[in-house]
Amino acid sequence: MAANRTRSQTVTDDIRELIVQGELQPGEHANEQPIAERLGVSRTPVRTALSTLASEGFLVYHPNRGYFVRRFDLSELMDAYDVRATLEGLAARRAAERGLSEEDEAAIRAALADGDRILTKDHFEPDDLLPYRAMNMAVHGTVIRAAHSARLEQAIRSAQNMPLLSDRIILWQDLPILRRSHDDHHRVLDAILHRKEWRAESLMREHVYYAGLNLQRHLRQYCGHDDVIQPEAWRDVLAS
Amino acid sequence: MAANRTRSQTVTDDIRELIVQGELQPGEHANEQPIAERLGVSRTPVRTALSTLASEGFLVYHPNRGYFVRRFDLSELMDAYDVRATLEGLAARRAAERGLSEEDEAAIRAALADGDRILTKDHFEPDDLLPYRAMNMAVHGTVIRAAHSARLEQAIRSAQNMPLLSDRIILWQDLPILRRSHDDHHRVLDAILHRKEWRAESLMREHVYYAGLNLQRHLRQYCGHDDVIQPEAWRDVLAS
DNA sequence: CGGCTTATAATTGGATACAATTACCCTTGT
DNA sequence: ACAAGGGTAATTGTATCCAATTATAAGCCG
Repeated sequence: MAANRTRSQTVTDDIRELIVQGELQPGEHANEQPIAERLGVSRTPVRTALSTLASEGFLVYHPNRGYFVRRFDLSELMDAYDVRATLEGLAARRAAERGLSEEDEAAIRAALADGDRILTKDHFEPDDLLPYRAMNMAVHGTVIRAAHSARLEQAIRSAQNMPLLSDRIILWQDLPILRRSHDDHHRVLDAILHRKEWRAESLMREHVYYAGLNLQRHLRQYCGHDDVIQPEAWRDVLAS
Repeated sequence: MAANRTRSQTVTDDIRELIVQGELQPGEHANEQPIAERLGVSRTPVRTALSTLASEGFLVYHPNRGYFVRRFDLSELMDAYDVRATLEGLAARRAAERGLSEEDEAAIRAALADGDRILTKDHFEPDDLLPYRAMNMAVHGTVIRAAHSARLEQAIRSAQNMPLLSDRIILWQDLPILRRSHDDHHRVLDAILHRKEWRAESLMREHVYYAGLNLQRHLRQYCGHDDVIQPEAWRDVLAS
């Protein structure tokens, strides 16, 4: 099995990282030559990478002017979470319809136990952030995979694509919110296992939507009156 | 306002048309050189166009081997309709929440009247196909636009991207099915106008899903045992 | 005769060169 | 002082060239 990757694909990952990490800031013009020099390649793979990233939603393309890092405001953030919530709800429904494989069920149960262990502590420390994030991604990723729909997976991924956002966001300042959120995980799994499709769908949908609302509330204090999200807003939310 | 299009964008449209029209058949290898010669350009704009079309879902990319026209089977078709149904349901809900502008309401009412007029006839003739399709696209397009979410629009469009499919499909062989479908349009608009968000969402969702089921049933007779959809299946469904 | 190796052709990936368009700055006129 | 115009620099778009990889087919050995 050839895990064969071409150069421009690694360049794509590199530039995406530059965007997500904020080195290319929202609104900034992605100049091809400097990026090519920085990554030690010619403009050609950079161009195809920029094209790919534009299709992923990280960049916008202006003919004869190039690619610019997309900037988002709060309403677009909630837009994205709304779409994602609906699609993940569909994923939960289809997982409930098909049922979980043994491995998937085991994976989710292990993740839920991890989450329980982390959240029984009195304080949420920075060291808990990575394990919690891994747990969260395991739960959602497994449900999405259990839906057995490549198109649905792709739609969810593209709904999440956003500079500085991606799927690595954890709001860890507020322990009760995390507990409420993790309780949702338990209830979603329960609904899926008992084949309650409608309940699984609506629970998952509200769970993701709720996360979006909390993120919005958190980010609002960093926004100007135009609701454009400033890069520094992510500092205490992102885990590199 | 510069409606400035670059060359590779028109090349993208040309190649997309080749795919949708079936000149590049599903599974076929998109050879860069012949395409470039055929369109009278060099390989460079062709390459960027192929990359774009791959991101739209019309092609799949194999590193060091190039781009291939995606082939679909019936389960993937229903996958796509399922995702699209869910997303259009969300669009209907948001349209109901926000309410329709006067122009949007007028546009939909006009479209509904058109559909009524076409469907009161005893037979559906080929000449009715284009007006009906226009009516259908007007209803769905207006609802989607009324949701005021660029991300949702993009997600719906990408859920529809499929060689030989696109949004130009009308199953016109069966008049009762069309009547039932158009009746859905009336009920969806009614739910939106009366701000019944939940009802608008579920009605639209089932409406689109139902269309997918009918299309699937129609296409099944053209499929081999592997359920791969053959190009000739679209002949009496497509309106160029 | 069939499977494997190897040589050759075809095709893609990437670098470079050039053309076309746009952005920037300086000048100029009112 | 400031708006409009023009010219230069910077940047993108396309073509061409070469390298790297893969597909194809002939040859070889069992």
